[in-house]
Amino acid sequence: MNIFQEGKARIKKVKTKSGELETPFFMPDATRGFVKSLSGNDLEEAGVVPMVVNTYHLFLQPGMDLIKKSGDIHKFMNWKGPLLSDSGGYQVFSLIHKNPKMGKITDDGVEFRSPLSGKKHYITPEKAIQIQFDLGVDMMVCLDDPPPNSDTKEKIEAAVDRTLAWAERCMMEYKKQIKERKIEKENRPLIFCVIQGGEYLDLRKKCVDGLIEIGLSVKGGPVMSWDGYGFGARHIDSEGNFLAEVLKYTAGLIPENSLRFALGVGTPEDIVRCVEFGWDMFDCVIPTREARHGRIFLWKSDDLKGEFYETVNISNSKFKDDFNSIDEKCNCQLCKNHSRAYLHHIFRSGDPLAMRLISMHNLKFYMELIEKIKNNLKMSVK
RNA sequence: GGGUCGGUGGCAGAGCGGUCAAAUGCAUCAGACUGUAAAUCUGACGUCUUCGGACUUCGGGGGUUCGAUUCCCUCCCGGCCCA
Repeated sequence: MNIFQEGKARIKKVKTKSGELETPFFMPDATRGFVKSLSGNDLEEAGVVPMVVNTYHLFLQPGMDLIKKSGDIHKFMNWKGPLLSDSGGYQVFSLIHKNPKMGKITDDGVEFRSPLSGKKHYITPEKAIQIQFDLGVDMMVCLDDPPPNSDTKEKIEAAVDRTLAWAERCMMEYKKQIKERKIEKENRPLIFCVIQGGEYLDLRKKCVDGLIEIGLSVKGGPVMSWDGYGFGARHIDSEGNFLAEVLKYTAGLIPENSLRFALGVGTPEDIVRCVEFGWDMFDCVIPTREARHGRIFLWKSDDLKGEFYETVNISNSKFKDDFNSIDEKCNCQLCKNHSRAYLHHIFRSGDPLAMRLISMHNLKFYMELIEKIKNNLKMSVK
């Protein structure tokens, strides 16, 4: 009676310099070095352990000089748990894809204008890796070329080729940095490559094959291959449908002993499905962004089948005089202390407290989701 | 008492002869959000509708005009100034 009986779901230990993790795990997005509206204590209270920060955002603001001055990103944020930095490729590329005037992509690297200052910057695969070493994160990601899924197959294949070329340069730079910085084996950050290929299975395969080859061919240093492989580009089509087939197929191509990171996934049901396909790691803005927009995640049933959860928008007028708890069974600050009517009032008054309380609740929901997934997995092992 | 400016949709506030059911903002009612340019964005917001339109509106009443929220008269109400 568990949902992972037939799948490739797994529990796997992951050692990082900031502690051991167990897959599957979910990382909230602390893009700019903080999860919007939440303090470190809030995050701990919600059960958060690892988080994702973004190279691109931190590089632009507050800038690497400042972060280095503070020590590293852990010290700057005062977060002891493992941190993964995303390369920023996704951000720079979506910036340029939305407005070509914002930058230029060449085989060497990406030139872009800071949307904050208008200042020009230039990032190469090597530089992306150097910055991530400077950040002092536990897990880092190669600079990749993520085209929109709507691009032609030719363009997506070109992006695969560039992603491969850049992955090789990233791996070489990674090994160089380990050596130069004299980083010991147990302290080295894990390195992830990214798989592109859009909705095309053959391109996904080409990309994974190429990445495996790169992992084996770049010599030197303590690591023989990639620690993990990320699923790049959006994992939903233009209609918002989950690309289950592509996710399933791609997971199957990744070596068993490597981590599988489904970047940007996703809704609770998408995470469950991805775990079933063999994906180990997730990050997504949904629980926090939607919290700031008033949406609350609520459990409907304990198993993870069918519609096991629902969402509610606290701004809806039907909650105006609903004095019930948000969720009777939940022991987060919000559910323990406040009624729907009160939260509705805070939210409608526009106070950030509402965003904070809902963000904490939603993150706790996501953490519970992971726990439930693990319980299911452990049951299936028995 | 005299003068003067004004009364527009839930509120604020444009419009000053036709393209006005009436800009814009707020409020209201929904929806979206997936490696965070997102405390953001989209839609609805007089009534009815077979979604093509139809009907009643811009303080009240009366005029001018083919046609008035827009011009004139009058009444009511409010602000300011002078007595």
